[in-house]
Amino acid sequence: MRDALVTAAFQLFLERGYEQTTVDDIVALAGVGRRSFFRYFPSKEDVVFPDHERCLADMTAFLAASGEDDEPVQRVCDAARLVLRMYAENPAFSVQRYRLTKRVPGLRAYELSVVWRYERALAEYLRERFAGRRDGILRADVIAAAVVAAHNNALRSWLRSDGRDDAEAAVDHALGCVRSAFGTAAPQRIAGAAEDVVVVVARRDAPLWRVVKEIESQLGRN
Amino acid sequence: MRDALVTAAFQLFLERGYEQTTVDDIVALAGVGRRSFFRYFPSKEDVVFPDHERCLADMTAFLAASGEDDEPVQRVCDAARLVLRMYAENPAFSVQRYRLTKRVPGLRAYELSVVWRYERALAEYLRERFAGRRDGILRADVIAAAVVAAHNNALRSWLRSDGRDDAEAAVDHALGCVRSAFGTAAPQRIAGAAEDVVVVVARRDAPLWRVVKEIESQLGRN
DNA sequence: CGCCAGGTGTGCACTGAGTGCCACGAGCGC
DNA sequence: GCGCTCGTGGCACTCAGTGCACACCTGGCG
Repeated sequence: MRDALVTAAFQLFLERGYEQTTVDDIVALAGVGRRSFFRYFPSKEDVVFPDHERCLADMTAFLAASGEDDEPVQRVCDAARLVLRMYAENPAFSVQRYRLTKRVPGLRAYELSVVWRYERALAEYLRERFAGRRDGILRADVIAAAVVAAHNNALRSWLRSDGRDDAEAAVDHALGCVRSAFGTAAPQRIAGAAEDVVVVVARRDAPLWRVVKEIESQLGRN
Repeated sequence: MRDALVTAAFQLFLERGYEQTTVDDIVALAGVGRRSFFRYFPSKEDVVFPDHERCLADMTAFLAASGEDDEPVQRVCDAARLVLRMYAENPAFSVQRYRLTKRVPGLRAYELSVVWRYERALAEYLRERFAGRRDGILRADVIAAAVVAAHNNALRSWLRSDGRDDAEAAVDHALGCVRSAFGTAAPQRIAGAAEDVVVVVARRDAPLWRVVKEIESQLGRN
């Protein structure tokens, strides 16, 4: 029944547009009563995102199952990958939906509220893990937002490629950028840093003299 | 007329709730015709955010007026401060609205779409400034998201304090955290960095020997 | 003065989403 | 058979939002 409604809805959305399709049209095509539609989907928008509720529950469970020794930023990155995997399960459907949400402002707004719930789940997890740290709550919110933005950036470029690109690789790369900015290497130092600072990132196996020379030049002491 | 509608609307929203107030109630209290309400506000939600459209235009203009030599991250942080200033212009109103949006899911969703437009404005500006850089688009989106998250974090804690805290200081601090993670000092280095790295943040006026010693210990070479 | 043009406010009827309520029918235990 | 529940459908209702037409007012022009 749910599936029948989703199928009928997308068929109509694609052939005549979202706003030009009424709920009556959908239930007529699916051959069910109008009242049943709202039994399965609390609103017309929900039929466009039929699996996000489940995915959100999966993510919450995944984060709740974390151990104390997990690296938090790594963990939220893995959690974000769950969403990507849901999209990748059904590339054709995801691409269609992407084109739909891009065109219809109402659906964009609805998608934002869905994404916001993912972001809050990540942020809540990080807030607990960062409890007691200086600026723990702030860092949790910022990292959650950055992870979501990076994930969405990679996801959308994959969707624009009609599902041809390698989604996993793109997300790995995007999340790698975030992790290198917020990873465990330097959180205590970065928090609250003054403006007049120099940031140096060095490989642990780099020659020491090379690192020192780089720092000298960055500090303007040469 | 606009002001009369906003005043009447908030009076009713506060005394009986947003969803329990119909547009007919508002126009009856304001003493105007129902049709006029929708002339000034395209939807019922818009009356809750009467000044965001103007603020968004201000931000866009501010970013468009940037020079080539402005530091982009600094610039978007300053742009975000425009929003804070709008809230701070009317602390009592902002606090009331905050309590309203926190309770009503529909208003939260609407606020998200407003925030999203700010974020897109920042991201578009950064995309242009980062054009050609490696991962320029990705970095633009992530930084915009981080700036917005930091700003909102500070803004909300100010709103929760009923406007008593120092909003400017809180936002400065929050944005400082973001800038120290994404500032100009190390973007090329951080992008795509491997996991096995050490990040050192040093004040430009710190003694050189002190910095080198810190790095030695971080690299595990002592 | 008469007339006209444009903007602003209003009334009315209509569409369509979403809800509450009740009725019907199919399964199932007693 | 009789309850019973549960999934479903139908009906009427509220309310947001829109299109249309009309009234009013204001200012310019002959």
